[in-house]
Amino acid sequence: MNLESLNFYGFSFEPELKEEIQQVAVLKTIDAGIDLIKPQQFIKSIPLVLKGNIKILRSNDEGEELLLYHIEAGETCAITLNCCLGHVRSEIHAVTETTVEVLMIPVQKMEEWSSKYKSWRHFIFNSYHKRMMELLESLDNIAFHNMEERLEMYLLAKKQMLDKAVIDVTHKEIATDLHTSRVVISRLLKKMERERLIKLHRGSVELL
DNA sequence: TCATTAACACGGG
DNA sequence: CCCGTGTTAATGA
Repeated sequence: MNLESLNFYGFSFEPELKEEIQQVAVLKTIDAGIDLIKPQQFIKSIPLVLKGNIKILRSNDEGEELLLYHIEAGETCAITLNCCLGHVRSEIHAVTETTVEVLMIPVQKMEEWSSKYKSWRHFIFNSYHKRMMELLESLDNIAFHNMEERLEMYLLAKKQMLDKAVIDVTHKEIATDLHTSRVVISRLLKKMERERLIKLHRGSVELL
């Protein structure tokens, strides 16, 4: 693992910190569509994302889900820290959306670095802030927009994130992310296709 | 009115 | 055959 990849974060980590990261972090490459964190699981290490992105869903005990936000390159999920330090089971579900490269950092190290390094504190606070903003955005979506608008925003966000117009996703997967039924998604997508906003393919949606 | 659930048909891999 | 998709009918909020 080279230190250069850490500059990716845009935070000038102290040389000593970089050294420590290099010592304890485990570099992993993971395929798209893999569960990183399952609901009810105990977490002992947290990923720093170097490449690709991860989606974070909220799950209830019935296994119903709702997309909360995404973790992109250069970010981490600081909110998960709480759950880890408190030895509480995970209330969230993390799934890789693309192939990702991550550095897995043990939770104790993250805590240790928070008191040791100023740059790390900044990084963690910044991550908290980002997650909080995205959470508010997602709350706004649910409160103030109907399903059709939410679907449009969902697709646009995916297009931006993946940087391509053809999005590989099934109606069922969208329905899970937006916490609705597939019937509704199929109907809305069909309507959007008639309106020439999108083109439907099996297992993918093309934005026009 | 719009979402959900169940059910069914069709087609591709 | 299984899965993704499109559609309908019944029911409920």
